[in-house]
Amino acid sequence: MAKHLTSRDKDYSQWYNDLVVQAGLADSSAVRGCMVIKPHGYAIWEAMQADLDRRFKETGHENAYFPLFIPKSYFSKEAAHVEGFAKECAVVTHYRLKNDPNGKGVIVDESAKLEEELIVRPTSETIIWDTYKNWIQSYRDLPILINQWANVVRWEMRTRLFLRTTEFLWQEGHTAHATEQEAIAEAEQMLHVYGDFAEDMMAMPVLRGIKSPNERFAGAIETYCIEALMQDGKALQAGTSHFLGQNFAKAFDVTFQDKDGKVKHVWATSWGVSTRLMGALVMSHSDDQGLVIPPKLAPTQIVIIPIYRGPEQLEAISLVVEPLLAELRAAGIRVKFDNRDTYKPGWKFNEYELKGVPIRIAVGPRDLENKQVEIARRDTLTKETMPMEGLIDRMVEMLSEIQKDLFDAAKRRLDDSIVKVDSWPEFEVAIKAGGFISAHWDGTAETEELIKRKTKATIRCIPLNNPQENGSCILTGEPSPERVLFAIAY
RNA sequence: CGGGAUGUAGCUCAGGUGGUAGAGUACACGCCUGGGGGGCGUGUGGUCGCAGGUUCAAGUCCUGUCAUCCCGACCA
Repeated sequence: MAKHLTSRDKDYSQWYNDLVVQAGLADSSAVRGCMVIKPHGYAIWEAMQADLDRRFKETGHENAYFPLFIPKSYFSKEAAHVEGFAKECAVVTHYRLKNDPNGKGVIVDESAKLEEELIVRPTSETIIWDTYKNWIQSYRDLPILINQWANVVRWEMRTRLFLRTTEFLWQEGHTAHATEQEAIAEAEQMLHVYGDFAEDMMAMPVLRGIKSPNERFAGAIETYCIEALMQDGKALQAGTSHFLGQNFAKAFDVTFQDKDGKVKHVWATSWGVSTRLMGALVMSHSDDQGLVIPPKLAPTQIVIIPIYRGPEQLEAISLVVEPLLAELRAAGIRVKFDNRDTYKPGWKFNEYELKGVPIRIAVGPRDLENKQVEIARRDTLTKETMPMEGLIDRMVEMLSEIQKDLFDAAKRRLDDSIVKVDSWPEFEVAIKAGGFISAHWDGTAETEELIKRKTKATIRCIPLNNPQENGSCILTGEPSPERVLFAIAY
């Protein structure tokens, strides 16, 4: 293991790459653009999954699973959807290999060409709507509220661990409703499920809003999103929820007979978050020492490290630590006693800091004498000694304190980053400084495109419940009814 | 797909005008150690990305090829 991370000041991007690998979250793999998610990274993802899954079920959704492969013809059915995804689809053309007659190895057996080529799903709308068609006849069959946990493939040109990989893990919800109103309510509800999850579990404050037409999901009428701010001042789209209108229902002919006897197309939503959240988590809280993981998602919340000389001292420490472990576990804390004799205390300190364990407890002979322990907080890198007496309650309290402090610090960063700007020269300066810029926009895709070309900034979202305020477009001076949020994004 | 860089030990890298493959770190073993990535010693570990070519001789020179990284265009 390398001893030093690149510091954030020196090269934020390199810091991120180093950290993801060194903290054991993920590695790049032998397959271009695809990553291996390692146990530490996967444990965090599982914690995210578990909580999200609970929230989905609490809002009435059920899990199901649809195929990895999608017939090519399905893709052409919804025009905007094809347009959006065609350029990044992996295509299966054959189903058999054979020994290479000219040498070693195997080659594609040309005689085993598929009648119809299969797309590896970049998202599942098409196969799902083709399936829903058969499930829906009456308004009594609605709503359909389904989620699936799956992997998808999007053939990206440039990839980065977690932030953009060719294959990634995600969940995709796909719902069908009898009315437009109900579908919109569903899309909005899921946006809030995502927002609450990000804030409660990841301690990552987000902005909730809708996308400009340019940034909308391919095939959606409206795309809702949560946007987060990374430490380097760049924005990151952390989750999206789409109101799909009747686009897919019409493309796949999904109809139902309503109470009034009329045959109607259903209304749809889809929504998803991916392993990209892992990247967001890393870039929200971590520092030059390594990861900082909010307690609610930390696979290990407290690590106990014995400091000893010889087996007798370890034995004495263990006698005190074992009951402590049991009590901490009984209090619902995920705790680990690292009594490996193969690593030294100093090495372990650094290791757990790198991995982001929220609290470290060190117990040595001095502590045994004084009936105390040394507590170190990962987020603040502070240490203090505490009496063993009342330790459990104090730990429970400290974990929630850390969770709150992480959120508060990130919230302050986000709030402080949002600046109102009313002139183009100011805009150019502000966007370089990072963060979100609140500015007027004339509402046209052309202007949005031009701003992007000039500054790399995009409209991240139009906030929900955005105050209406007459103004003039930052670039063109045309009238504008409200401010929108710009940023340079991942 | 354009522009740039790099492929040598698990990792980071050194190897002038061709001549028996190196260091640090990691790993294994031993002793000393132990409250912030310990010290000393002894070892293990390489088809020099791959394929050709030049040469008595190629990590080094030539051609091709593949891969990775960075910068652009595309994207969650």
